[in-house]
Amino acid sequence: MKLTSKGRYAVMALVDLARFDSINPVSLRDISLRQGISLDYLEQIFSKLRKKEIVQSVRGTQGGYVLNKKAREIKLTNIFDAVDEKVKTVQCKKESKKGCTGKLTKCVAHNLWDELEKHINDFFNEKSLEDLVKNNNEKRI
Amino acid sequence: MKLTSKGRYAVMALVDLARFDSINPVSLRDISLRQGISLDYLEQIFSKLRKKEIVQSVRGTQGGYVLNKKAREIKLTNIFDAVDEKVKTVQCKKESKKGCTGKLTKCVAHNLWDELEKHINDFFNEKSLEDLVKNNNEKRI
DNA sequence: ATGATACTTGACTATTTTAGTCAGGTTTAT
DNA sequence: ATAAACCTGACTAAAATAGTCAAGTATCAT
Ligand code: FES
Ligand code: FES
Repeated sequence: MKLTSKGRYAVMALVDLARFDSINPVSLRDISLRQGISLDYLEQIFSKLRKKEIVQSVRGTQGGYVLNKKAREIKLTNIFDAVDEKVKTVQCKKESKKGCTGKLTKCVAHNLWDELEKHINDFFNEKSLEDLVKNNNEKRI
Repeated sequence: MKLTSKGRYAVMALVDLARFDSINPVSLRDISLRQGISLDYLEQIFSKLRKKEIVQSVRGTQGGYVLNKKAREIKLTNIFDAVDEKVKTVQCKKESKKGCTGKLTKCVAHNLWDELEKHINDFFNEKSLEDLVKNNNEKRI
């Protein structure tokens, strides 16, 4: 049960962006350097974030990305959703996967997995980008 | 962020075991048939559960496995721990992993990952095997 | 105008992890 | 004795991850 780099990078990059985008757009190159994330990979990630309207792009020299919503309105859920970092506790989408009784009956632990999934998603629904930036600034003072 | 089959199987198998072990040891073959899990894979899993003293083995004909503790005392944490289903929200064990600033400083989202990890582990610490069996029986009545 | 900066897109690939399989044992009730 | 069942370690196919690479297009500063 682990968080992938894609999800972690997306959050790191957005925290970085939220801290610096007040005046000018922030270039991925800067984020790449500050956060130590591959530029090419960041481009993939931001392409997704843009499609889900979490960020806006500004092309050309001095261009970069800007948040498309208030940091308070961007929840962790939105970020993870945009980059396909889904929480999956079950594996029974395709019919007759091993260990999954299919769609008609549920396996003996099924309720548990549903609860767990909800428990984790609750966390993601609560936290906003604003919370993260604040939390991070506090720690640095 | 997903749960692996190994973790899911371990829980399913133990729920099955907890429901049937009152009289005789339960053979992996039976669990395999009832839960639709590969016998060979179950053997790997139970080998780990035995090493962590969650189950006890009875060899020979009519043998099988029995719980080694009260169902109430077996927490989800113990099960996942035994089969190496760890919750990992960070990736910064080896020094200078990309995106991880190493051991000295923490990345901008680090507190969040720690919180998330705790949040998930809290869930695992609460739930006991007894809870699962009860929950499952209720649903079947 | 023109170069540099930076976004855009899609395909490609190496590595790691997962989810098993397989082969060959050992123990013990009957 | 023999079959049921545990036990062990090695092996492997498939999937997911974490990128890289190549070839653009748009815009600004000068
Ligand atoms: S996880 Fe698939 S049936 Fe329960
Ligand atoms: S996740 Fe590695 S430094 Fe924060």
